[in-house]
Amino acid sequence: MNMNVRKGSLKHQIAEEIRKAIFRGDLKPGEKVTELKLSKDFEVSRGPIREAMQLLVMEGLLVSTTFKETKVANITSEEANELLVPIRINIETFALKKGFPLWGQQHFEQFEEVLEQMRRAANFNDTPLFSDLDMQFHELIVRSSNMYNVKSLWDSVLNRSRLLFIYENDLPFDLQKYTEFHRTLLDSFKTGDLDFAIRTLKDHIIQSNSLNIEFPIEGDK
Amino acid sequence: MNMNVRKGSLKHQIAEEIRKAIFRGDLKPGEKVTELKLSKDFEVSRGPIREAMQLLVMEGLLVSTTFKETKVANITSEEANELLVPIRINIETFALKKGFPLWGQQHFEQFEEVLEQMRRAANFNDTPLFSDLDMQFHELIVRSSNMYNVKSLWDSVLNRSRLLFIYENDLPFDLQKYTEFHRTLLDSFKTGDLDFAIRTLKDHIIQSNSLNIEFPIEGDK
DNA sequence: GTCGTGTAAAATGTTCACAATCATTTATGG
DNA sequence: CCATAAATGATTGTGAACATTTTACACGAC
Repeated sequence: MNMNVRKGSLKHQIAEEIRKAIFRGDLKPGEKVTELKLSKDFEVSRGPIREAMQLLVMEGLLVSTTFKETKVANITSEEANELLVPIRINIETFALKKGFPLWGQQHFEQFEEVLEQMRRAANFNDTPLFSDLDMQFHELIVRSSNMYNVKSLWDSVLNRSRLLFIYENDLPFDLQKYTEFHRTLLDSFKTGDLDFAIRTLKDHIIQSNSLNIEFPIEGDK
Repeated sequence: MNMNVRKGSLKHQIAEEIRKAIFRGDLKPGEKVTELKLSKDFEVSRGPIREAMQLLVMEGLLVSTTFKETKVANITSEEANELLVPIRINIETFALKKGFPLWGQQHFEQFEEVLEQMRRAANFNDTPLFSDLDMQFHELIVRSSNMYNVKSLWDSVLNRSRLLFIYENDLPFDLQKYTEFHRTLLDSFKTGDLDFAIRTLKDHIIQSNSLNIEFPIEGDK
């Protein structure tokens, strides 16, 4: 187990590593995952591995069948666009409503910091990193609500959504454009107008999620 | 471990028992739950208990602090009404859209069966049982979509919602009225008009969830 | 050649033993 | 008597062995 930082328990560290492996594409949707292999890879016993895997099952990143097997999950663009995106909008606008009035100088600096890193990642065309930063940006909104259920549900929804973006790492994402989207969003926050911020956030999420659909998707009507 | 039926692995059976204990009010929100006590109660080792508890943590029914303690979760009516209800509507209407066209005679019979049991539970004024049947009714909608993510997310959202109803078991719930709500909903399904069914479902969820709010809630504007 | 059966191997489920951590109590010094 | 530190107990985290279930494959019957 060669993890530089020690944050939280083993199962959380391992769960995070597996998440990364999935989003990097090292583990592909449908691929079988066994406890033994992971426990050898990470050099820890099966206990924490099992619990980490169970976390990911609940998050929707793995699918398991009792006594049979556990595989990396898959998601259809139908589920992502018609189910997950609307839920994401619910959660994030709710969080925005609750957190917005409390934001101060410090909070806006955190947004700017993430945005700056996005700009750098965009220049290096580092899509995986950019994807993480995108998530961090929205996490700042979600966490500001200070409500456990909000964060917990959001994690689950967002991780599932991200499954859709795995294979497309080599597609020509326009990261500059994505960065601009976040710039616009942050500017709307800075006006101090909550209703305007909410409308912009909705548009932003819809825009961001339809960016990678420039061609007709199978099964769409 | 005195469980009559053997369905699934121990952790799932135990998780279900703990869920019931919470919704029955045997375990109250804020109450501390330890692995050792549960493992003695259920007469199994701590392994499956840990995993069952982790399931419930992800569902939002328990809250755990690393190396410290695990307690039964709590929820505010604010979160329930402004966050969970809208998400529930998203999920169930999506499921309805996907499943509705496939429903046949058999599916409607299942609805009728649950409805009949609700009538009986209402006559006996058995609120906990009624609550279970309410869930079963909506689960029929959710499952008919045949999508894993839908069921998984819905479970999580619904369990959290139900936390709000625990203390109020002794309040005068009008179970007859609830039964009628479901009758009306089922009738709307039987018209075969999807849009009408969706509208009725939305109203039904809103109605059902505001029934127990007959007085102004703190913090509401 | 195909089907079924039985056995071995692999994977998961369960248990128990031990380590690490936190909260509380108990000494100990001022 | 109070404050601080060491010791204790309770609880959770981790590792390793055992039990159960599934899967794969070889073997033999038809």
